[in-house]
Amino acid sequence: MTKACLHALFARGQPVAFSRSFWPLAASWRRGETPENRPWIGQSGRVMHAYRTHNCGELRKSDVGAEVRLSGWVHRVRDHGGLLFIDLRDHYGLTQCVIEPGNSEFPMAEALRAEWVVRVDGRVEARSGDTVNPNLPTGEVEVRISALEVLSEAEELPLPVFGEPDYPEDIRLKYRFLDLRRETIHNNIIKRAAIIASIRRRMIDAGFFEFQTPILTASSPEGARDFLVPSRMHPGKFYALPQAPQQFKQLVMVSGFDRYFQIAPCFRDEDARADRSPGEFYQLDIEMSFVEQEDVFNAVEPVLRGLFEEFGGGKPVTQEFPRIPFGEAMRKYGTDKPDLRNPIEMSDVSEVFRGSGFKIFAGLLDKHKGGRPWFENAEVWAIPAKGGGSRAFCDRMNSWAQGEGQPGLGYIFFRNGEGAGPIAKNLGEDLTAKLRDELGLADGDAVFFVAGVPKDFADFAGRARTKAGEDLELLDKDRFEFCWIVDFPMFEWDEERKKIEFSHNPFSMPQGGLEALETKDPLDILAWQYDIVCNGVELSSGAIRNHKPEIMVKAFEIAGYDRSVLEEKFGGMLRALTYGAPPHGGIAPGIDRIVMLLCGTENIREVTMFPMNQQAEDLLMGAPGDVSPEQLRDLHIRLNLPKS
RNA sequence: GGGGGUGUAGCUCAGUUGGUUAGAGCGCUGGCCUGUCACGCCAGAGGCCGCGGGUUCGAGUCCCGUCACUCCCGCCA
Repeated sequence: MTKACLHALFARGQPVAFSRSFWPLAASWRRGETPENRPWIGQSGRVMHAYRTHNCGELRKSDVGAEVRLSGWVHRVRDHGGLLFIDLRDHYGLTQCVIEPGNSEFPMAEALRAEWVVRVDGRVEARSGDTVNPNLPTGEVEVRISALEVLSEAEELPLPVFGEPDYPEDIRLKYRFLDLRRETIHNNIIKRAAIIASIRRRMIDAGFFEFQTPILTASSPEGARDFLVPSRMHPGKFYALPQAPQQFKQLVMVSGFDRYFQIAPCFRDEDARADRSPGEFYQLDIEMSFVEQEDVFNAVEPVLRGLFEEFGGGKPVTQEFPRIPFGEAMRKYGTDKPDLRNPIEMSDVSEVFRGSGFKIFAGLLDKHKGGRPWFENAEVWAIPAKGGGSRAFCDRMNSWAQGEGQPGLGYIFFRNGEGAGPIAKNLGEDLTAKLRDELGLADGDAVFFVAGVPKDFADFAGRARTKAGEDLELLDKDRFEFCWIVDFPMFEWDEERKKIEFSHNPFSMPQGGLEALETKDPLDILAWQYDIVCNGVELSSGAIRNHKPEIMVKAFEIAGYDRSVLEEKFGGMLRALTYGAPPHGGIAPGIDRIVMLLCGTENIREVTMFPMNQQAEDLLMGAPGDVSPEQLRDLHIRLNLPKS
């Protein structure tokens, strides 16, 4: 790319790709660099910058003959005795520099070690045909070193930057600044930044305003454990870090701002998982006024679809997110976060088995009947597995099920035009054929069965579906399959405390409003509550909120909370609803999980710059740490540590 | 709080049935090498086998305990 060409691109305001492969993402997203803030480019009698005239991903054949200055890290040294190569690396790329023994700087070049920071001056030279490196954007040229300055030395590395093997987490975290120089995670972090920038752009373009909400706020009685911050001015009282800006965003709507979003930090003092940082994470927090569920869907769906099309590496993205009621999701997929890349759908085949010759299932169906479907009545579900029609596969599934603590996994597999296996034998030819036809199966396929009361086996059935789909390689991994899960129940039975509880957010609006609360069985009431699921990952949860105080009072009453509790715990929210609250609703997609899906990683630490370890310790900064007695005295705190 | 996995050189790992002086690759140190790009070749240094206890003539290896990291369950409105 010539300088004239660069100028032309800058003038049109286009981003310029300086390099394409070493830090490909970093380079292609580079923006805003203009000739004005790079005064040494393209001018005669050029000003020589203290550190660089070009970055390490920038030089091309068209630069041959130029005297340039580069600064960066020594990525790799190849010493041939009579000839020495230095791969110089920075954020933008890699440039090969070369020096020969006659040069007065050669002794210094020989002393260089990996990750030293150096400045190199030299002339850009073309590489001869057979020495061109087609794997590097700068591979047609090299810099013939004329001067060399060590800007910073590095001790022997606890963690090499060159190469991409796995390293222990504790070392990676303790030396995160080295880890972050490595190509894959460096690109992930840059991609995260670009994703967040794109989200902001899309939200602002759609008419949303980004507002900040407090970090020091009040402890919330619902949900997770709070992080507490002691108050110096109010002895014995505590702030809490927000678990989410839930109440604030509703207050923003009551305050008349109409459309809010925020890349919001959320704090929850709960244990970590691979996909869940301990302590803190980010949500794309969204709230809108004068909307119904459909309006929220219409606002959010294009943002996510666009985002995944922009950053998903060309993998197909669901064009219209299907809406699946919670109850249907549980029956078809055994989970409220189905991976729709798995084509297997389960179905209720109880009627085939009722009174049949397969006495185990027939007996179960006979024993548990006449009660509440799902909670009390027995059913038999079929999990059709195309291509699973071998005894070996069916036995493998069966022993897997036993490993899951199940008695086993019944099956029929089809071959030579008939069903095989013990169930088929007992069921008889006609019913087996009926099953095969109803489920659309043929020779070479299998079907697995789970039986009992659905509320007890649905989760296991779902895992069996996942296992069958993955083992038979029925999933197309190279796509993003989205769906909405809708119509969640408003309440659920809390088996431990033997009482009715909110099943999601207590601020959600029940479908049917006050009338439903007053007339229906609470466990039958649905909420305007929804999730977005992508490839089996729950990306976000949202709701149309309850904006009427009398409905809120009634809903809390059903969950066993007196009006006084509501007033004590959510006084501010309740007060806000009594002075003209607009109907409103929103959602809060998890940023970290979106980035994980788009980076194709299972571990959240691969998309987080400075994560804590599983014990919620920051090994680089040493958090949590001790504080001085003076600090504690200021806060009116005396430690009462556990013994041992 | 509970369960699983891992822990041997700076790093990644091997180490057989309990048996002599614990090995390899990368890195490091020194030497050789003018076209490499995971450069190559030669030599060398480097070990509390996580820690503590036990069994045994003998433990990296078996047993018990403990610590660290990690994955999962609980938890995460």
